Amino acid sequence: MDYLNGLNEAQRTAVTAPPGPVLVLAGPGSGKTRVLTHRIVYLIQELNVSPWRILAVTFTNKAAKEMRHRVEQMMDGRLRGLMMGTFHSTCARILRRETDNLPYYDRDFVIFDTADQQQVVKQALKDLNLDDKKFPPRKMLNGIGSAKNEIITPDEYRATNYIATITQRVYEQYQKTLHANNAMDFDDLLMNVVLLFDERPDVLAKYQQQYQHILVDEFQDTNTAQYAMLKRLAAAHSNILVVGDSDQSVYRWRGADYRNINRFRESYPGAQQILLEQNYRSTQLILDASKAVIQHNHNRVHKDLFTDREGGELIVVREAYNDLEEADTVVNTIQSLLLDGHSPSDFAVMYRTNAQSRSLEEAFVRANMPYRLVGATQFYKRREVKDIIAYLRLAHNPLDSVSYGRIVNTPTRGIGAKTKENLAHWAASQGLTPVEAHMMLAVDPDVQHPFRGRAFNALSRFGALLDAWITLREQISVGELMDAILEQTGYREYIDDGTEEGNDRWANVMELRSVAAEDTGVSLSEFLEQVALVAEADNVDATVNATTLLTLHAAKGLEFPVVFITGLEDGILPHSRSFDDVESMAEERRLFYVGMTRAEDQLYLSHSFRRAVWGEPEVMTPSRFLNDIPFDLVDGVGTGKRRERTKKRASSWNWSSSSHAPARRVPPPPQKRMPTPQYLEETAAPPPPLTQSQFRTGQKVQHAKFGIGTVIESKLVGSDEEVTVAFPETGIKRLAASFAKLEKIND
DNA sequence: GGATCTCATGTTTTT
DNA sequence: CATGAGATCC
Repeated sequence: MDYLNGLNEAQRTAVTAPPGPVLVLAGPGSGKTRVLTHRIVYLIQELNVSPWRILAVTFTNKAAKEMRHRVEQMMDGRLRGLMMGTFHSTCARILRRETDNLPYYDRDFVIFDTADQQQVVKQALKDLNLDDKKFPPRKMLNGIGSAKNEIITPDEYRATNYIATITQRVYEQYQKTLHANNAMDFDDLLMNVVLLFDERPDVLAKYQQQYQHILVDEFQDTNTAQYAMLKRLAAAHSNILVVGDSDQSVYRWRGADYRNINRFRESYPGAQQILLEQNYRSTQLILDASKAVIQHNHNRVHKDLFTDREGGELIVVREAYNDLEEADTVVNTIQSLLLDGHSPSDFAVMYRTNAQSRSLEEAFVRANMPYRLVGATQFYKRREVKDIIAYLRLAHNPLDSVSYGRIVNTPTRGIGAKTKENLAHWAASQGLTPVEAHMMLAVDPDVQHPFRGRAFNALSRFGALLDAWITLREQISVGELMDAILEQTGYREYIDDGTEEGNDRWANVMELRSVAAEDTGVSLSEFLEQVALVAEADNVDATVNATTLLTLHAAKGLEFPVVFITGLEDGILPHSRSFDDVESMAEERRLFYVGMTRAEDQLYLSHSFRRAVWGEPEVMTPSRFLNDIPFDLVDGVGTGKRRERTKKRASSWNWSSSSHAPARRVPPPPQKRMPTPQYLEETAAPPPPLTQSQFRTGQKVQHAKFGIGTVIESKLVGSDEEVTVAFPETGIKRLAASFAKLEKIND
């Protein structure tokens, strides 16, 4: 049988497990995608299950697409109705179909992203007369989001402290606003499905009947709401197979809880449990190193990963002077590996935070090397793209006040703050929405209104445009509607000002236009939904022959022959926000583990001696995780030795001729004056405040005790100068210039 | 009404 | 350092 081809025993057991609850614990690279695809084929071919009776939930749209593709290949495409997608897209589809059974929503509801949510919270705070300084929208949204993840409605929200009482009020108002906008946020998609199922047993029964078999990928990253949804759907038949690995759980901050794996065991005591331990991706050496790292986490299900790929290249650990040098080292390494016959797409460079991509990008550009950046300033978050989507959204759902607020005067068309406010007032007094008010001014010559002259012209002109688009949206394609909007608003003239940036922005608009052109049959509603639910990792285009730059989070589920993980420093990986919480720290470790286990053949780890986290560069400590990799698996020297070498290099750093010399602004920027300490005022003649530092970065200096060293940085503090010097023997010292008696040395 | 500037503010990861 | 809000100027 086709579906058993090339499977090992554990995989076969999983694929052919009898219907019922199945828990597959799958280590990295153990072929879980294979299990899922073969299982689907098995269900269809062997158990005669109709494709439309299967629901498969994946973590990204890309994973869903790939899986569908593989299944199609194995089955010659008899797949009509197979439901495959992310939790969010699955929920959106169910809700879209059930709008008749939903209070507050109709078929045209839109999905609000994080930025939209921010706007809604701000509005809610305003409505409640609350100060957004005292109650930061971000914090409020956190509270609201966690409530929704736990399926707690505003009514059920129990406040246990003062902030929470505020959060409760904001949450309530926030939901009202969303309802008025015919909009849901990401968390609503999940919560509303569960609420619907609970309120309408008949609706639930319908879906239980339809989805006789449920498969879930990346189960360790489900949250309470997602698990609740699965449980309800599976309640009738318990035909649910979940695949997960608690060691790869990295979305706790988003409400994911790997303990759902334990809950699954409790919910289905008879569940068959299958352990996939054979790894088909990495060398034994990479596996051993990864295992050594993850072993430091407690309360794990022990897995004994093994592979046929004995031995393997040693892991290379390097320290760079700073992030620039680190990036250059990565690029240089890639260049030399290219000479050995590698192709650019064999490599991936990973990092903890998006901000770190910058120096890497620059290094690739300098070296003229192809790269592809996943995420960062994501395409759909760009201003111009959001503008155009806002126009489309408003045409689709005129109740969307966030989109309205975004584009009512973008490009500027003479509707300023004052006019906007007047219109809102008038609209409210007439019982109209702002969009309706605009349209009324445009189409009804007899309407009574308080506007005159310029304001009236601007308002009604915009009303005429809105009216036209709303009519057009049913008649023409998304692309054509976009063309009409672009032309009638003069968007190009507005955004493309002839500068390079303007060019780029217009190019992004055109990119969006081509997305709309790709699938012509797509309705406006479908288009907007697709656009709202794209994931970071969805944009990893494997067809381009370029090196991939991505965050560790975005790397989950991917694999590459050669992997670089950069920024292995305490404060970066593990991230500084994780230090005071054991669980967060454990998650940072898992993140590192995920990164390491992406590598097939070679793994390069690097950290920088100095890094500017924000503003001024600081001396960094190598990541604690590096110490957990057994010595004999590493090429090169241990952490201590490495640091010593860097110190030496720091002191002999060739500042003047190196392109890496930090740009020194001339004249030096004005320094903040620190309040003069009391004891200084008592001395007779305080030295005149310094206006310029005496020591430059790179300057060689002589110290009485420490010998010769190199200035790393120097800043003015009060009336003194604080000089940081690297001494080859002693290390880094921070010295006050007035005490240290440093002598400048010319070499 | 709109553009431009300054200042402050706060930064993980993303459906 | 990058974005956003508020003030100021045109």
